[in-house]
Amino acid sequence: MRSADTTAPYRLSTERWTQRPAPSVFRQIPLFRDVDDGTCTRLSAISSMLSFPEGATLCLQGTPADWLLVLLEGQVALENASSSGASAVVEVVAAHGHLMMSAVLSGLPSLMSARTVTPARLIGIEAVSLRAMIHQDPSLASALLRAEALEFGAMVRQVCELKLRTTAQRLGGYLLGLSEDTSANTVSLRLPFDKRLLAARLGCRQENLSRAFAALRRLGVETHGARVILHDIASLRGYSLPGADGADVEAG
Amino acid sequence: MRSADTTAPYRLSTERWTQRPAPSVFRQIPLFRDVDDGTCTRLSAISSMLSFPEGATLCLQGTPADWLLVLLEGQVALENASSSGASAVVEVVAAHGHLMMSAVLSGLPSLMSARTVTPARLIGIEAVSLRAMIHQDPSLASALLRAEALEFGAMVRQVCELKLRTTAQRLGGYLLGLSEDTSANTVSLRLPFDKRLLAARLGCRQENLSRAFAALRRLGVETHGARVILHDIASLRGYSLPGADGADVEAG
DNA sequence: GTTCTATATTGACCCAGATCAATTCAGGCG
DNA sequence: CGCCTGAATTGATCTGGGTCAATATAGAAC
Repeated sequence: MRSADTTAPYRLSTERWTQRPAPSVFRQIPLFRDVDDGTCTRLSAISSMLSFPEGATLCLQGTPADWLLVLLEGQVALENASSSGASAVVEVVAAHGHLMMSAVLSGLPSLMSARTVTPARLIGIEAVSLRAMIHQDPSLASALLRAEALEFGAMVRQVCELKLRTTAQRLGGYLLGLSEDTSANTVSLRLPFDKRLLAARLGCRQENLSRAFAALRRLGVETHGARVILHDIASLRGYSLPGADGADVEAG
Repeated sequence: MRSADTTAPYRLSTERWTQRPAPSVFRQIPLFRDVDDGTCTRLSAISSMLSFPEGATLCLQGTPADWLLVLLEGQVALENASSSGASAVVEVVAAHGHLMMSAVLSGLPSLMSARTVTPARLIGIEAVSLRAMIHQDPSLASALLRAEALEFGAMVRQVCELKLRTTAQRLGGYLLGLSEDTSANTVSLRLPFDKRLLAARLGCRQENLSRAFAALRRLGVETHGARVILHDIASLRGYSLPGADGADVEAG
């Protein structure tokens, strides 16, 4: 039951937001790792806990974002619809990630819709209050500046991949990113979501993703449904990240 | 004489930076439009005026950025080299734009090199001092947060274009962005740089850019070298931005 | 103006990726 | 266990874009 349209699009409404997250919860989130205790308390006061079913639309492209969302559980796809049918999946956010940051901080209408692809539990932080809070809380401002820089870097990396790497290479890079385990040369992992969604995220058709997986087979990539085993990370890395000079990791 | 390698890569060094920009200069820059007078003065104290010839490397990919650069005159290309020869041009910054913001704010090594494609005059703001200044200057923090959000939005838009539009469509969108004049249906403009650089920016080969221009000819796009005339903006928009729902403009 | 050179265009060809259609497969259910 | 349904794979074919090579053109120098 993975069809998005079984569930009517949810719109965030204040009434649903009753429970406030404990201040300590914020400290768990990478975004707020370095903020003060006082900041966490004040954040808590302008936040709410939310739960949504699969297929819920948390923010609609073209509308301003009223909340900065922090994902505690589940996955949310950020997609840009061209209104000519086709839509591009820009990112799939996993637990501990955040959504709608740039729209909240710029105050401009969001470029992307956010749609849950699994049931999701998240914290919503009121945009207006957050923007006001930034003005008197340097530690918060710094945290957000850093987070924005990282998000920007992720987009830059994606632009570069799209401009000069093939689908199979991008898939390889994505799988390597999923493993994160640099020590061993063999890693077993599970795709976090649909291959259809993965194809959209990588910027290709589902059929071509299949062919890309097939192409990676010769590089020690074994697939059984959503289960994937990378038998030769070294050569996969050589193929997917051509001449990535050591410092190919997280950067701004 | 447009070859980058006639000029040996410049490295920023403190000695070259003697003259400080007047505080009022900052107010001219969109980035700092809304900051306080005091902020401008303090910014001036940690900044320097610079000039560089064409082909100078202002920041090298993989190294931390020591300066936030604000471009006053000229153009700077931001490019990501795959070290396997190919390199992607992520953006070409024009006057009043800024460079290296995300690297400065994250403190991480830059993902892109910055190279002047014309002689350039710019303001350099010391990264370390700037980061310190943010902690006690909310108006500065807000300005930077907004600027980062806009940069992020530009990258998101580029990702979407690469994922679902053809080269000719992207070129059309780029030309429409250059004109900015929505009133008339005919606009004459001049390409701000090389077609080679434009091709790299759009993510295609030079040959294909030619073909894209040829394809746009039927849509009223006339070219004489760097001079371009858009005779039918309406239909060009219809072709390039398929179903872009009104709010296709600047967004976060 | 003429010449010269770097740049842009065009053509022929090939590969990556899209599309359409046909199976095959995985996993939930009876 | 076998059935059944949505998902994934595979194949055939077509288009967009890359590559290589041959012109043509624009601008600068003369």
